[in-house]
Parts: sequence; structure tokens; C-alpha cells
Amino acid sequence: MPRTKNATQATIKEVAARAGVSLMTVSRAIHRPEVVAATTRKKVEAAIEALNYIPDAGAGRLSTQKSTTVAVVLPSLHFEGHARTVDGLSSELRKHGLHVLIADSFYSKNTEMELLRRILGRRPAGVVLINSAHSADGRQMLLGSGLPVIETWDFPSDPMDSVVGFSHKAVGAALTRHLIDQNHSCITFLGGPQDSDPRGNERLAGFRSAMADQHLDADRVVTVEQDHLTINAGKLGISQVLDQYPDTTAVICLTDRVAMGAMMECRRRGISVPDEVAITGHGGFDFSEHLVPSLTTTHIDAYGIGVHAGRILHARLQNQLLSEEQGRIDVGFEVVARDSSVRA
Amino acid sequence: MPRTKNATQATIKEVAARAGVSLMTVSRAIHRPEVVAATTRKKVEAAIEALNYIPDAGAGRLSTQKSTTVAVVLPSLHFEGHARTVDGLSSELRKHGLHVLIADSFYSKNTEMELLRRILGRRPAGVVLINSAHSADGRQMLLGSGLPVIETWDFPSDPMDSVVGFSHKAVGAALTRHLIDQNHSCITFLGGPQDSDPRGNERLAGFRSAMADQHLDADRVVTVEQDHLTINAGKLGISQVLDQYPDTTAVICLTDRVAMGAMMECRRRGISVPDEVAITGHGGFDFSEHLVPSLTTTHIDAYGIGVHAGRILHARLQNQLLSEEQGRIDVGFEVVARDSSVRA
DNA sequence: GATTGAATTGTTAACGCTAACAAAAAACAA
DNA sequence: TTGTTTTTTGTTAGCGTTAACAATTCAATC
Repeated sequence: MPRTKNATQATIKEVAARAGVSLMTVSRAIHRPEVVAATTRKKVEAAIEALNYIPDAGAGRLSTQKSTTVAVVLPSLHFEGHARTVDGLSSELRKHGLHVLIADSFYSKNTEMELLRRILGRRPAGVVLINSAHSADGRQMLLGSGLPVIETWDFPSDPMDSVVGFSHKAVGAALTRHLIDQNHSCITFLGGPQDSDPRGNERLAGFRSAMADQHLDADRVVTVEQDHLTINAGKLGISQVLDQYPDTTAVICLTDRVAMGAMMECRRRGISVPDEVAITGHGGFDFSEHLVPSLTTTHIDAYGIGVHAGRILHARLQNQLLSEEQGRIDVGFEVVARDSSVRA
Repeated sequence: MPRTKNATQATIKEVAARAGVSLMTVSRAIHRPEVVAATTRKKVEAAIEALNYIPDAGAGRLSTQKSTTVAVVLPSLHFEGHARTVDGLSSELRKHGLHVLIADSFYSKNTEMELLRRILGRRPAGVVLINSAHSADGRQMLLGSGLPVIETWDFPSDPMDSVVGFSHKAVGAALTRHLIDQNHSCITFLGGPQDSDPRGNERLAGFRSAMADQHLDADRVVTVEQDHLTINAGKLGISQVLDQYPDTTAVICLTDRVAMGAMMECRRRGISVPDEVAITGHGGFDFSEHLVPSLTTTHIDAYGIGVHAGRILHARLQNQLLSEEQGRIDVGFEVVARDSSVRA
């Protein structure tokens, strides 16, 4: 029968008492040990050890007025690319004694303000946004906070502040060109609901412009309303594609997950990929290279996005002035052509 | 050229000044509005609005000595099951005004103490462990903190405190029995390095005991040293399996990822699944049902684990006594038999 | 209109910590 | 020695908030 003892962490006061010194001596022994006499330091360390003392970071922040927390806002933890970005960010920030506080927003819009309120209530040193789809109120609130804000995984033309990302429109266009280069002309774009996914819309815009450039039909677009970005969306979507545009020879899927669903459904129906239908994804998911046929996708340096964001943040917290370019990093992407879109 | 203004959030003092009331009145207007006169409340609310005031949660915690943060320790964000557990936990805790602080440990052992120190320095109200592989020192530190600790995704016989999980040994045994029921007798277990994955070892133990029960060879075990739990591990592993145990008719893979790699490699080699080799995974990854053939796996109620953990935590923070069972929840699991192990 | 109790607002101290200054102790110089 | 640095340690006040109590205001009663 589990019981909660009163969770009483030792305080600096108790450590001081036990070591027979003043509070400040303990504080100094921890943060600037070199200014404390060796013998005293030993006593303090012994007391810390004996009492299992761990300084209260919140109290410290309050006193120094310097936060060591960086908040990361991400839509969900389910997309591995985002997780890698958090990894990169976390490891970069760790070097500077900064820690990551993760706030998941679950894609829900009406709680965005509440989420931001919660985050800002924790007084972070900066905010990293992984989804940048923000209401005007939210932008306002963030900017008004005066904190460094870094938008990632996108490259908006009107950034709030700093940016580390890439152009989704360029992704859409590059994948389209790749397929055109493979002699496809009946290319269909398989996406999700337009109103909730600005990045998907950007990729779609890229598709459209690349098609138009070659005077191809840029309106071959199929939208799956349910199951946004899931494997199931791909399954459903490919069927719609083949219904609506039976002459389709290539499908650009919004993400690798969607592409996977599409490929699996093709296999089930005995449709050969890439011979009858070529398929591309996006996002460089770990499974993409292992599918049979292996999936053409885009490689994004997700970890690197996090590292860059961490560097920018640190620089700005040091009040280092950043040039325009230093504060706006386009990490680019790479089209990884694989068997799902390249005939043997 | 991004610049960091001095990040100066308004304080309660400024709100009070602007509203022409005392600090406490502001505090009360926020936390117990019903005891503040309507007219005063209006004034305070206007001031809060005007100044964009957001209370400093850290200062509040310091004053009340009540934390609203629950720390979640997880090895990495990359496993979707864990992410779902965090979702469940987060949404349950939200109901009670508690927030989740995520600490990723990246599976690295020597920083475990440092990680715990960082976490405890933030003075959470409780700790939820998603990986429970802990050093004696770590256990000591957590227990010594007096905080409620909830281990999840496992069902250890010697829990530190509360537990929400399932028996990995039972998983291994159940999958083995499933294959035996399908008339397999040459079953090989495909796992990873034994020293770093106690849960995998438990599943292996389950396999062994189920095999032994039927007087079958329980030593058909292949270990992939690199790429722990990745798709690639499955690719490499299945080859080793077929080399070492050419008579294998069924393979139990440590996770769905591994199973996916194994299936893909089989396909590449023209080995029919399940006719020549049956394959099972574990973990209920989203792709498992979409593979062709669909993958036999175990379904774990990952979200539910989080919800249960949240409930237990809340109860304990209310100092509600929990019975032995209430503090030790076995959420069980389900073998989901699919085409990869069941002949049509 | 004084009395009283309830409703409302204010004051003080404390949470755990550290910056800034003050004091004491030790080391050095004359 | 005795003064003068330098090193080391201590004291005070304050970070933003709230619990606990104190004071004030208000409305209702006699």
C-alpha cells in the first residue's frame, strides 16, 4: 500500500546548519567552489551528500532572474522527426546548462492560448515552436513576452522572430520535378484537409507550380478528410486517387506515413509500384528505406534543426547580435529517390 | 536582425498598482474570485488584461509549497507507445491542474543521476518512469525524495512504489503459445543485446518457458548487437536466424520494428510470410496492421497506462490511501493474431 | 445612530535561493 | 609588532507569490 511521505527535500538552510556555515557559503560551494576554502568546501560537500541536497531550481531562478528552461511547443510527440529535433535541441542546450521543457499541444486550437499561458507561467528563457501555425492572439502573446522565439520546420516569409526550417513549397516542387523527370505527366497529389495544415498546403502549392511550369494539369488533387496524416489516410486516399484519376501514373503523398498506406493498398490490389504507379512520400521516416519497394522521400535534417535552434537561442540569451542570416536558417532538404518512383 | 528585448513579464505588483488594490486582492481575484467584490474584480481583470499578466508558477509553488508539475522520465521520444502514454497522462493530469514535464534520458546510463538531479531540482509533485531500468543509486535517490513514483510499461516483482504496466514475460509466453497453436515447433526468438534491455529479456524468458512447457527447444535465440530495436536490426536478424536455424518456421521478434525489418527482408528474398516463415512482433505500432501481410503483434493500451498513472498520482497527491491493487495495475495486453502468423 | 456580524481588503512574513555589500580571518609587508 | 592586502565568510534584502492574520468597510439589526 503505497504511501506518500511528506516529500521534503532538504533545503540549503539545513545543509548550512549541518556544515556549520552560512547559507551563502553553501551556495558558493555549489556554484563557485573555487572561492571557498578547501576545508570548508569539504564540510559543505559532506553535508550535501548526507542530506541528499538538491538545490531548488525554481527558487534559484526567482533569485537570479535567469531562467534555464527552454520551452518547446510541439503538436504531438508522435512524429519521429519532431522527436529528433527535440533531441538535437536538448543536447545542444545541455552544453549551456539549459533544459528543455516540452509542451504538447495536441493540435487543438482552442487551447493554444491556455497552453501558451501555461508555458509563459513557467518563465522560460525562450520558446521553440515546432508547429508554427499560430493564431494572431498567440503570436501577440509570444511576441509581447519579449522572449526569443524560434519557429522551426518551416520557413515562413513573415517569421515572428528567428527561424530554422525549410520551404515546404520547395519540397512539393522538387518531388514533382523528380516525377516529371521520370517521364510522368499524370501526377496526382494526395493530401489532407486544406484548412488545418498550412505546411501540407505549401507542398501542394509547390506541386501546382511545378506542374504548371511544365504545362501539366496542376489540379489533380485528392483530399482525405479523415485520419489526418495516418497510414490509413494513405490507404483510403490511394483508392480515391485511382477512382478519380484512373490515368494516374504517379502519386505525391503528403507524408511517408500516407505513402506507406498507399503502397500497402497497391500491393493488396496487385498494383505494381513503381511500374503502374510511382509513389513518393515526405519526411524521411525510418521505415521508408526498408519498405519493399523502398520509398522515395525527402530527407530532412531533423536533429540539425534542433541543434541550430539551440545555438541561436544560446547566442541570443548571451545577447549576441545575430545577423539576418544567422537568425534565419534554411536547412534545406534532399529528395531521396528510391525504388517506389524509379523504374529498375 | 532578431533582438531580445528584456523579457519582462508583468508582476502581480504592477497589476495591483494599476488596479489600485493590494497584491493579495489580485492574487485572490485570480484564485478565488468569488471572495472578491465584483467591482474590484473587474478592475483587477482589466489590469491583468492590459498588462498581459501571467502569474509566475515557480513563485507560486515556492509560496504554497505545492508543486503542479509531474515529471515523466522516458528513454526517448521515438517510441510511439511511450508518446501515447504521455498523452494519456497529460490529459488525465490536466483535469487536476497538473502539468507534465518531460525529461528524456536518451538511454544513457551515466547521466541517469544527473538527469534525476535535474528533475528533482524542479521539485515535481511526482515522477512517472516509463523506463524503469534504474541503478541502485537512482532508485535510492527517487525513494529518498519522498515523492510518489510510478513505474510504467512493466510489472516488476519488486516495484519501488506504484506500478502500471504488464508482464513482458507473459507477452513472450503468449506469443510463443500462439505460434505453437499454429503448429509451429521450430520457433526462433530474435532479440537484442541482453545486457541493456531487461524487458526484452523478460519476453525472452517467457518464450523459453513456453517452449519448455511443450518440450520444445527453448534455446533457439538470435541476438542482434547493433541497431537496437530498429527496422535494420530486423533485417540483419532474420538473416542470422535463417543461417543459424535454417529449419525455422516461425520467428518471434522483439518489437514490431524488428518484425517489420524481418518481413521486408523476407520479401526481398522471396521468402513467403507466413507460409515459409511466420513472424510476430510486439508493441502494436501503427504500421503493423497495414503491412502486407498484416503483422501479428501485441496490443498494449498505451494511452490507458498514462491515464491510470495520472489517476494514481492524483489520488496519492490527495493523500488518499490506495490499496495494494489500486497502486499496482496490470493493464495486460492482447495478442493480435494477423496474417503474418496465421495461414489463410 | 450605535452595534454587530459578515464581507471585503490590507499587512506581514515566509517559501528557497543568491547578489551585493559588510565583516572577519588569514596572509603579507614594513 | 602593526598596518595593509587578500582571502574567506557572513548579513541583508529581495526575487514573485500566497497563508495567516489584521484591519477596514458595509449592511443589517435594534
